[in-house]
Amino acid sequence: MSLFKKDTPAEMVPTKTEMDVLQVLWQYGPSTVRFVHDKLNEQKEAVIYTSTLKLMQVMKEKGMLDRDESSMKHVYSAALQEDKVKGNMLGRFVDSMYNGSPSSLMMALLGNDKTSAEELQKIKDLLKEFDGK
Amino acid sequence: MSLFKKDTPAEMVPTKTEMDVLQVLWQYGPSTVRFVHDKLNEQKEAVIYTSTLKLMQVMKEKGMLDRDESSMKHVYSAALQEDKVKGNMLGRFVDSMYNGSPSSLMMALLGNDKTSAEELQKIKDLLKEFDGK
DNA sequence: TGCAACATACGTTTTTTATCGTACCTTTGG
DNA sequence: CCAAAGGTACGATAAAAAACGTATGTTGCA
Repeated sequence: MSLFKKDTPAEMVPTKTEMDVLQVLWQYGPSTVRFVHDKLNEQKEAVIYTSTLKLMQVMKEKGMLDRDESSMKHVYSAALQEDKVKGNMLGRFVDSMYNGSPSSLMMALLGNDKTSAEELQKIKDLLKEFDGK
Repeated sequence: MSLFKKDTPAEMVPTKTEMDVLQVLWQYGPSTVRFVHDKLNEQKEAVIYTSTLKLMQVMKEKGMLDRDESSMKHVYSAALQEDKVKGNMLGRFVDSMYNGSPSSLMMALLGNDKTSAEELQKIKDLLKEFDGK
């Protein structure tokens, strides 16, 4: 194992709360702890500020986040690519829940209440487009 | 909260290892600890028998499993419906990873290495069929 | 100037998940 | 009969994830 890198970032599997932090950073770009904290607490039951701070510090240690300390208000950014991480998570999800069969997942998706008619249409369009290639 | 039920089973969120146990029970039906344990250890790195036993006992406490104690070799079965649980998990996954948008997930799925041409065809067929309704 | 507001640092604690070891019960073959 | 094989019970521990509290540094403005 290298002395300089702790792990291959792409292979990292964020925990639930870590994922929440990453989502904010991916969506809004580099942000302060305060910003992320506030975003998170808009939804979910509130958590103390220092908890979010600590979480993000630990994530930095793990190499999940980068930190710009030039200003007092440290600015954190995601060190992992959104599509890489999500693709990875999706693969794991499909493997463990649908025997590695994406079409099974699809079927579940179509049967899921959460899938609105509108979403369904989008999916069809997507596939049609994909078909052309 | 009711005195008789700990929770609404459908809303339960199994952990990773709990999911593994459930998968075996769903696939093979009511089984002994020994059977589940062996199935699990065919894959994955081995774990001690009593660990699996304990896990399943805890799951029973949580209401995830039912147990038939009439014989000495207790027979466990899943107390949760496979499609309910997986649908629930899928919903959570879509929410937390794809902003609740199934079509986004679809797109990721199509771009995923794991999705073979064969799987792709299945998906298309599925959608075609679904279209008719 | 000096205090209130707001940052970070970091050890600590709590909670949940995962795993194990030991004690003890039941069945069965020799 | 009784020991070995294989079962359950259950407390304990380890490991991972989540959440806090206290100390302390910085800034700006009354």
